[in-house]
Amino acid sequence: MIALSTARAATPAFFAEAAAASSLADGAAPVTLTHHLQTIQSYGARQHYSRNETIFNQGDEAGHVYRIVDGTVRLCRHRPDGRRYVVDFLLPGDVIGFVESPDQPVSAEAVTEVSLVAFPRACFDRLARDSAEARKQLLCHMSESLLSAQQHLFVLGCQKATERVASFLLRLAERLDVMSGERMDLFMSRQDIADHLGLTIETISRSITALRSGGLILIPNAHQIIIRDLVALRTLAAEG
Amino acid sequence: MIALSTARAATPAFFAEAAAASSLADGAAPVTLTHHLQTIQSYGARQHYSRNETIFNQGDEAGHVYRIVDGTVRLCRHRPDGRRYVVDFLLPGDVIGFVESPDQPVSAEAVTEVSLVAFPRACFDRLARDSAEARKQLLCHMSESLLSAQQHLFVLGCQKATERVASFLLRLAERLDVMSGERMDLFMSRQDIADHLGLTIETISRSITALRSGGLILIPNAHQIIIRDLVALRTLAAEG
DNA sequence: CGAAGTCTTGAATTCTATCAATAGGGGTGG
DNA sequence: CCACCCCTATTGATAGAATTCAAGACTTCG
Repeated sequence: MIALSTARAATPAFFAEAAAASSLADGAAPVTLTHHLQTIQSYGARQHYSRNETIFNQGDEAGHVYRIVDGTVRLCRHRPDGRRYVVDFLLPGDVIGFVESPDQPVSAEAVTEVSLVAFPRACFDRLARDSAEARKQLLCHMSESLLSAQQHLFVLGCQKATERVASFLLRLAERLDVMSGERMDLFMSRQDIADHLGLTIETISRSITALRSGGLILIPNAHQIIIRDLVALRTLAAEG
Repeated sequence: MIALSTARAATPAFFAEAAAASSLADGAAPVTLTHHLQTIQSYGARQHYSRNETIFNQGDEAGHVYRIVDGTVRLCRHRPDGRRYVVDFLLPGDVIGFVESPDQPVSAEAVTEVSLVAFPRACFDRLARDSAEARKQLLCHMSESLLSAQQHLFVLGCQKATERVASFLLRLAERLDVMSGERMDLFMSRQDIADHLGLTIETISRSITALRSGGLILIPNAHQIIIRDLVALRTLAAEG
């Protein structure tokens, strides 16, 4: 029942939007869902959460749409038996809960200090109702999410431990706009990464060590990495 | 960048839509994307494909939206090194390629004999532009796809081989509306299932054997199964 | 009826998880 | 400001699960 396709062209713009708050000035079309949300900025309530605080729980009524201003959020599914799956990490500029829905299908938790803007569902719906452009961006955004999920399905379905870690680091670097050779912060814990990649914390640790030993990355400290050999890393990840 | 939520209420209707061609008569609201497509049925071209025939390839221009009338389709990503990932299987009533996109992010291949209706992208877009209701259904449909993908991420990320197979069988039974005790056709090959669940063909075979040995299912033949102990199967799948 | 392809089953190998212990880092309180 | 403690990460050894390699059985189709 899946079926999809994607607005690939929208990807770069979406990734870049966190930085381009002023937007619209720099050439191409970085108009995204986030920009449309800014037109209703005044209706949004600024909220702050501290580390590991819950923003909303799976099953909660989905009364708001959130735009992350600062910090990192993890979306996860918790299970009765304690198992947890981290669906994705969200970064500044990302939007959560953008679909008509009676309740939240996942929980959202602050990985770091987080500040975000919460828009009442009604405002969001009104925006979508009144603006064809906003609607289009909403569809693009959902396509992005779907493509992203499918890409990750491939990672979980086909790749080995070290390949998964390589894919994870590459995607994170892309989203954070961190260049090869620059330090990249890993705000999430090894456990978070493990639950996102379907591995254990020990395997994550060993994979990272293996990448370091192979000279693909540098590790100034446990929560920063530097991509040293981008080509080799990409070959490993081999995103087909 | 994920973020999502879902129109859970839309699920049953969507699953049921394949059967409810006349629809709209039976009480609740089985109005879905498919029904809206039927309003532009006359613009669609009926097409037929035989087993293993390609409907479109990854990277092809996305010029059409397809509604499956009969048969089973697999969406997959092929990789240079031969690895393949089956994103999902599509059944009668399902819609493919419903998002603004320059090209197809996955390939679509006929698992069985397939007949479908192909709508020009422009017709589909016009429908979405002119009908608020159709737009809403489109969003619900995408939400469904996204939730489905996320559910599957959980399966690949957290579950063991036998649990994955149990989840797969349960979801298939639900979608095909096959009751416990009834025969269910498995149109796809073990290899298809393996590539969908991130396992090997041998492991699929062993898992199915294990489920049979445990009395959870019966296997009249290699391409049919009967769910014998629904509760135990659900416990195994443990979809949290 | 025979052949090709698919599925099942078995044995050995490989990868990851699990169990266990140590090391490192950050925060708190003295 | 430093020492201590707790939490997190790393590393090692072992066990377990799935893959791989290999062979045989069953279907299906010509």
